[in-house]
Amino acid sequence: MVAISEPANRLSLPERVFDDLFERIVSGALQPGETLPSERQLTEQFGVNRQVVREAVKRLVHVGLVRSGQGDGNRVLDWTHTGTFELVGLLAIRSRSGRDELDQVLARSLLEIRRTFGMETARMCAMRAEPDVLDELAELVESMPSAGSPTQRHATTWAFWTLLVDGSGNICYRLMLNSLGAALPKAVMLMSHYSEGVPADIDGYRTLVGAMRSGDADASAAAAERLLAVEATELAKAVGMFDSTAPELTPSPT
Amino acid sequence: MVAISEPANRLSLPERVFDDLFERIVSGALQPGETLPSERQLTEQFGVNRQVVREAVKRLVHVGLVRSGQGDGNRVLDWTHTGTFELVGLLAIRSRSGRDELDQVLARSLLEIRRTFGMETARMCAMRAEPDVLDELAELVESMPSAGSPTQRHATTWAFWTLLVDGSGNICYRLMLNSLGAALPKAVMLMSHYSEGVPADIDGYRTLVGAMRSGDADASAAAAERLLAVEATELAKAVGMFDSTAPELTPSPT
DNA sequence: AACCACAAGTGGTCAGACCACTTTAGCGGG
DNA sequence: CCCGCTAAAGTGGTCTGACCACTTGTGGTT
Repeated sequence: MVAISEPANRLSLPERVFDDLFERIVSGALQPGETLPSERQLTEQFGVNRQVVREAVKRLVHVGLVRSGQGDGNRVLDWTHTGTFELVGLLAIRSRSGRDELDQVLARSLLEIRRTFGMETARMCAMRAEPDVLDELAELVESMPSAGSPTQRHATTWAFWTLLVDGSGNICYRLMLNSLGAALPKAVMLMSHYSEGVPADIDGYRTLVGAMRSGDADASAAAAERLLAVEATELAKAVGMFDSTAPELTPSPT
Repeated sequence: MVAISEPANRLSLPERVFDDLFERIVSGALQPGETLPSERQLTEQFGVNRQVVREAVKRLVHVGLVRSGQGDGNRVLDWTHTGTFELVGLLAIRSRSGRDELDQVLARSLLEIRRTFGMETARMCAMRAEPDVLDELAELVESMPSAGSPTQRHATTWAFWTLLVDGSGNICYRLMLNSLGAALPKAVMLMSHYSEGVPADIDGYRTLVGAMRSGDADASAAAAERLLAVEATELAKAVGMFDSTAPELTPSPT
């Protein structure tokens, strides 16, 4: 019995098994407390080797969806309580019924994080960044107009924020960014045609760099916020996130 | 040849192999671009089965320290560029030369993140949290005085912040917290005797809950900041983080 | 009724083999 | 001599089947 689709997927076998089990869990088909089918059973269900199954299950364990105990089985956990940050990328863009979809709640959370995150890194960057980093940032901004495709433009802005985060001197932020970046390729493909007509706010970026260069932390944070707020609302509009039930975040205490 | 210490470790074989390779990489013994010893060689070096080695290597891949290519070997990456957020916990407390040590740079970054995210989650919690969540938070605060051991006290404050983050309605923050919590047991053991004489700032927690209950976002954020700033400086003093070379964060724009 | 020993089922580890792919060394023709 | 192709070696990826360590539940014994 071969439960895994055969078409020439680029995914490795463990990845396919992982994706399947992952979907079963986050969709609720497998409830917290339940045990996964035994590894031997999964071996049959998927038509793969046990080592492959084990690798997939181990991954589930590492992202906090499953806890495995010798003698006992592999028990499903409530990922709300135990899931790791890696899940953000995995949950934000899931392939439900064969089609990649953007999870609205996750996307909203992400935009919020992006806002505070951007403000704070800009603030720290203003205080700590080396001059040459700021020069590089300025160069990146000036190269934005020449970006042709949406993909290219996205790559440039991503490089900008990556560099800015580096300049902030806080390694934790960088690792966060890396984790999110892992899910980026899918996100870009999903959003690229949305942001088709949305030009980058180059002036916004310019003022941000200027504020950081002058070492003004508060101004930098404010500039970053303005920038991200604009992008966020435009993105939200483009994707169609009108149904936010929770109250909006106040613009800023400034 | 058995390169792994034999004493009755509770760690599984893959975990031990992972720890060893992890240390080799982050210590710089294995430089980015280099290839790990082949899996067959590692099998011999560690005196374990290849499946065990593969599991350890796969973990390295998933946390962004290694990239494996079929035909090519397992190449070490620059984790600064590719490392995931899981690394925060792994890097913050490493066992260098057999003894667990707190990485000062990481700890400092963590305290910074804790400040901004604490503020922001408090702000959001003030706007979104259900009344019963706030009730629970209040109860937790009132239970703080009865906490005996430092471990117990830590558990209570952790529960408090976990609940607060839940109340903020942003799942990403919760997942971040979960990821950090994974490294907590070691951190608690390491810090418990430091925080022996540091009583919890119960009044600070009370005012925070009060601010959130009244729905005042800015006041909540300010209360959270005061709380975290105090704890941070005390913790930093206790651990001996005097050598921060980078400039301090400004207290607040308020 | 309480207790203990055993059997069944689970994850953890082991051994050795073959497959798919990349790299490289060597051979052959230009 | 150089270029291009080919074959060999080495790598990670997958497979098979077995045994070990542990938990759980069942059965019988006291």
